[in-house]
Amino acid sequence: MGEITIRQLAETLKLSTATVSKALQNSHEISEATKGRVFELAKSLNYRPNPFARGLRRHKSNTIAVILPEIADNFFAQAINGIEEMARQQGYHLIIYLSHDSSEREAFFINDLLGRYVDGLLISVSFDGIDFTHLDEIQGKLPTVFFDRTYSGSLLHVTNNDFESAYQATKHLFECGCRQISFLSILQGLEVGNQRLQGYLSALQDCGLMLNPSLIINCSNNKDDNQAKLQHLMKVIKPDGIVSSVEKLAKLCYYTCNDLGITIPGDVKIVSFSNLDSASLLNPSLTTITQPAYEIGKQAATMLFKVLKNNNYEAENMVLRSELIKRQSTNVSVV
Amino acid sequence: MGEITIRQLAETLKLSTATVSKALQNSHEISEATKGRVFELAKSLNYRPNPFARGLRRHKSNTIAVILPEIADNFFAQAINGIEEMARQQGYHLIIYLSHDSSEREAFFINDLLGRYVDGLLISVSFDGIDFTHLDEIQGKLPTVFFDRTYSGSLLHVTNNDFESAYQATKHLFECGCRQISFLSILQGLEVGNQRLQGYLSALQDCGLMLNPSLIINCSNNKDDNQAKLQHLMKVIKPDGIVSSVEKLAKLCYYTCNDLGITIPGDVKIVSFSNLDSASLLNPSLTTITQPAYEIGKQAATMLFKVLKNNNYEAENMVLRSELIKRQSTNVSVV
DNA sequence: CTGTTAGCGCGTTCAA
DNA sequence: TTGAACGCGCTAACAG
Repeated sequence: MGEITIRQLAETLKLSTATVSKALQNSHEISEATKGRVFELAKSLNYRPNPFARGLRRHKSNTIAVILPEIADNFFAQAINGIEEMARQQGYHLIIYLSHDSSEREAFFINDLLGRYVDGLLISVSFDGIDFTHLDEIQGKLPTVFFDRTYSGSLLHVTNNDFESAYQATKHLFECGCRQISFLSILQGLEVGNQRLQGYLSALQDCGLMLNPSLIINCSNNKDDNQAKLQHLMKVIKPDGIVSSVEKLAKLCYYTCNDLGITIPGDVKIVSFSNLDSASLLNPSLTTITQPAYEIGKQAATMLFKVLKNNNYEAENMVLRSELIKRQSTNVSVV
Repeated sequence: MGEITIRQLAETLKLSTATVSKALQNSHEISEATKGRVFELAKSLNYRPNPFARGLRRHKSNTIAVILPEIADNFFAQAINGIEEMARQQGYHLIIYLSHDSSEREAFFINDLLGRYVDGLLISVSFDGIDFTHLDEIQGKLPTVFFDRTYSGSLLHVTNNDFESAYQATKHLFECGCRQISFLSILQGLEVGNQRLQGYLSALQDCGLMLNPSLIINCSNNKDDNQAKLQHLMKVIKPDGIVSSVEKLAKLCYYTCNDLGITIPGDVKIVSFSNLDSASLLNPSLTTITQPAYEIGKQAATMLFKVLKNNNYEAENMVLRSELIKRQSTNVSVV
């Protein structure tokens, strides 16, 4: 029936509910003999403790929440995979919220979470955030690990070597002969966006290239807006190389180049942060900085479970390495 | 603090907990004046009802579960988007489980769910299932809507016109001049797999083509295995057209053709069921049967909420239409 | 319209 | 080693 309670077990076994409860928790106060009887009956009746009653007593749900900007993005989808894997291993459930890059929604979800429904939170911050008070607030009240998209106030986080990756990508373009290298920026208010931009700037300097501000395109989440900016970039500024800080902007570049009859990598070479698994099937195949998304999710979850277990809140930062995979969009022929 | 209880509200307002509880639920038994006072205080203290206590009383969690084979697949990612949208609108939470196409895991999750933790379930059945008893079981005990991957015993489901789509795709290849059309089959035990196969077979017949059994490739979830089968297909059987019943097999075709120096669409034309949003950027761009994934998720969730609201279990089937988008992989030049 | 009481199922006293 | 009693916070039944 799935409706068996501790009381019922107790009655059929001629024991008190307290004894059964302790036995089920494998308490040392209970004799092996009774434990055996209890376990056996519980198993045979497929007893499942009522999670509400348990939560009410223990203030614990064995559930963690994940707040993501979006899910139809390979990075996040893979990250969830990693998170889910760990959660399952630890016997935790996973509640998912999609902020769609709205910090308003994010704040709404977080308020919800503060209703002590979940034991912990994994979050990749929404992009349009300027006001981080809800994030500041929750960190004090709920164990929270930030991954990929952290913010300046985050204590526990798992990130990438974004500075270095952007640096490498830019340098790679330079080595491929590019001298007018554009940077498609987004996530400007967040650490990850800033790191990538800084990496780009630093590489320009080391390559002895002058910074041309009009080569830095500040994109938003408005597709039409981005498209217009890219059109202008390609038609007027005409860079010979592009570093895209996000997958969807790279796709937009492809479309824009197609429209304008600009060839890749002939006229312009492109590198992008991306976890697209069909990157090598694109026309031309796309040179990517690929993040270890699954691993990031896994490590973030691991960090959270460690905190949940030890109840200690020491700030911790784990940095995983992304990989530059050279393909035809930067004129590197691949096997 | 997020720790305010109804009792505390009652004490400061000199009311009983029952009155406060009713007031918060906007019961008509309570005067507008008191309601006002209660709401005001509740809001100012940011009162949040304890979900455990509430669940314990009401046997309801305002949470639904989603069981999916995988998430790093555009179809499922988009479907979740649709589901999440509805859930949020209805004030429901979303718990996610990934079966990784293992019916064993699926059964484990379902057993978990039977612990009456969630109010309803949306599921897309795992592929390797032969034993559906856990699915039969849960339908009787928990409102369940199946989407895309249903099984023969499912009562409530949202699916596509798979037969027709596969038929159209096959006919499209025929009209492009293909006479040796191969079908990459998977999900054989499920309705969706069967429908697609039948559509293919029916089209062959209507086109006056003889059925050559060696053109039907039964794939599995083992990538190496599939690769070997495709290699054999392309080298020995040499079809001039392929209908792929799943996105990842189409990708594998692309890789295999690249390896073997077989050109698409010159030597072989390809159509695939796929929600890949970069299908048009592939080399060559891929002709797809694209499912309304977001809408499927949304409708499935809607159906579930309707059942939750009305408590009625009449079998219902909703069929949404997929779209055949012709591109270069079947030699159709696109703008 | 408001209050009293009881109990959802569990885990934790404290006493036996 | 076991059991009786209580309370987590909320809501439903019944009084007043």
